[in-house]
Amino acid sequence: MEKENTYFGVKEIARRAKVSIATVDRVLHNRTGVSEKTKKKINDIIKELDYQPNILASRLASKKTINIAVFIPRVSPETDFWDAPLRGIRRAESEIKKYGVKLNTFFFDLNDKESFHKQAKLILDSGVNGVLMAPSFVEEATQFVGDCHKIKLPVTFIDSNVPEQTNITYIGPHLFRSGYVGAKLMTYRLKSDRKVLVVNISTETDNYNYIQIEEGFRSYFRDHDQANEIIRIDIKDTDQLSVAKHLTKVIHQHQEIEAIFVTNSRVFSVARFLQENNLTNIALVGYDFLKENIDFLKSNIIDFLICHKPEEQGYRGIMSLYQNLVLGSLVEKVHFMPIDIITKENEAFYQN
Amino acid sequence: MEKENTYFGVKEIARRAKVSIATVDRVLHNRTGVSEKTKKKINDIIKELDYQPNILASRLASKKTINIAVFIPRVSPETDFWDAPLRGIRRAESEIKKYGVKLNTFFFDLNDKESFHKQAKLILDSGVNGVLMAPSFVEEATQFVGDCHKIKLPVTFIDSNVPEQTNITYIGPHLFRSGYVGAKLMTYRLKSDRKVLVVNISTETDNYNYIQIEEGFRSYFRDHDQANEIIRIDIKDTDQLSVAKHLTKVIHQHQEIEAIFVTNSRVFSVARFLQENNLTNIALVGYDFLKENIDFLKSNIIDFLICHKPEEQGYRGIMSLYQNLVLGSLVEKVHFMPIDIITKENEAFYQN
DNA sequence: CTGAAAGCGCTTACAG
DNA sequence: CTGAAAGCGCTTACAG
Repeated sequence: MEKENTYFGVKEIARRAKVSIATVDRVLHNRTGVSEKTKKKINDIIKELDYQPNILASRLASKKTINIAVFIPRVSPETDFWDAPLRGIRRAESEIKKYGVKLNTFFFDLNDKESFHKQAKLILDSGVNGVLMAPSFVEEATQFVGDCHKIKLPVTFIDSNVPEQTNITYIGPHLFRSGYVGAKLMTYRLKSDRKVLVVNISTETDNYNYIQIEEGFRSYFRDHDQANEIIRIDIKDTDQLSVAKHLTKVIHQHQEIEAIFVTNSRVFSVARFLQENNLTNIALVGYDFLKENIDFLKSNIIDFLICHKPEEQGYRGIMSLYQNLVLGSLVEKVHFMPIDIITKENEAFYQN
Repeated sequence: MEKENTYFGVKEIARRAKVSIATVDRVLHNRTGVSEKTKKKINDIIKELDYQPNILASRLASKKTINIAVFIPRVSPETDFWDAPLRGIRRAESEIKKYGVKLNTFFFDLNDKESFHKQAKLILDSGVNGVLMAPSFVEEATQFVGDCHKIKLPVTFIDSNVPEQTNITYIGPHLFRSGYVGAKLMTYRLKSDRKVLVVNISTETDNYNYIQIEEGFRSYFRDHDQANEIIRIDIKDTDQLSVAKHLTKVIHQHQEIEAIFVTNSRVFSVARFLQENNLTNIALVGYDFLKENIDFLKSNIIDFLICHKPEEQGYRGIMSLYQNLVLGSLVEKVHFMPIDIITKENEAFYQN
């Protein structure tokens, strides 16, 4: 039951180099104030012994805090989707703050790219040790990750991914598959000669999520030889009035629309429109476990909600950065979340 | 940059209870030799302060080793598939043995259920703190996991999963999807009026893997309205002679067989048969990055190999148990590995 | 039944 | 440029 003592620590290095462990520590951390000669001697011994620091001891002794930047959208009055990841983030924080981990939140406004830029700059100057972020603006996020990479700042994405990013960890849904599932759900209420409407409500309509989700959605129809025509509209102004206006128009143009798929959590505005206009015969599928969405699910306006455990994404995101930073342990490149299907029948038991 | 000292440790508990930290430690670990009175007093304070132990410090101070049982098939002369997970396991071991983690290997024989039983018993009596295993024998594994659960032994599965097991972690492929991918690859060389043969070479033909893989495989054909007839054979004796005999018979019966899918790494014996009988026009898809398989891939007998990074499965399996045991950190219930596609063209660059 | 002291492998002031 | 000493929050003999 005894620990084998085949491992050499700073003590042994110090003994061999005939210096104190403080000097060994200085060399280990590239601190100044060590003569080139002793530095070389110590480095040689470090190599010879293949010294591996004990990170547990290091963390315990260190007074330094590990700072993680949390870089996600601010909860807006329109949708409180981002509440859930934040809850998970806070839960992780409370579990690991005793190990000296501190979170700094940097919120940006989904309707304002400039706010993203500003916060990104703040993060780069803040001296944090890692970043948990939602790459809502693809181009901007890509550039930011590049900047982080230059100063060796590990980055973890949640909620959505960005194509061809190396050196990051992604925790979120397989977006394409998620859209595929959406289409599958859609077909439960779809007749073969009717049209399907894909609605994309977002300031950032070219967002990678939405493109991936829509491709998955369309792909299902192709794979299963569903001949339904798929129409799509982008709604850049996310307020209810704008949504109503766009929907009125498209439904007028295409009388045969029998089902609507909304690519994000704003499905409730479509639901509201359908309710107000008594268009309750149209099937509706969308995203996320928001209170408003659940209400429409209960009143049969929304047929299905898809959800990717946003709270757990936040929790895992922080934990994964913590493990990476503190324990130097394996970095998982991609962790796909489940694609959960929520209906009126099972919503009461859903775990975010 | 300073650590906030809002956390109470054993010292504070001892101060409040007016005892020494040794006594606090005794209570914390339910050790004997503490009067009921002081025990109660200390426990009350622990509750009041909502004391959370610092696991980093605990590990550092402890002389106790964490023992993990590695319960996987022995590498057989027939196939060295299990070499790869073992390599990953050893790599993980060398990374974490400095933190007092020790691995005990318990190999069983894939052709001998009794050997599984024997080793399972040994593990349960060995006092290990966690188990990494391959549930090759479904029923036996299920029972073993039940026994582990009783003594609160965490278990992680690699390579294949077992249905309806709670309280375990699974690290391996999405078997159904893997079969689906296999079918997709198959179709590249398949004409619509020909037959497909599914070959299952294993002592344990009712193994959950194979059933799932085959279901995924068949599912692809259904989803894509491929009308090809799918024939299947089980080969329980895994030697080359037996394989040749079975294949001769089935190919004689069904002249139109144009493609063969082997549900595990033993695809090389089918390849050997095809080569020896000059049946090289038959497409062949199977599993795993074994030297023999790669040779047949190079000589165009095997068209595709599917691989699920077995080495990484072993590595991750150990690391996940370590994190669970040492750090009490999040237990991930399922981690799906990638379904890698290996061809003659890319095999040289494959990372197991 | 209880406590004082040493120690795990590091880091951090502080002194020189 | 270098070292002695205290300390991180625990665990472990050992002594009484």
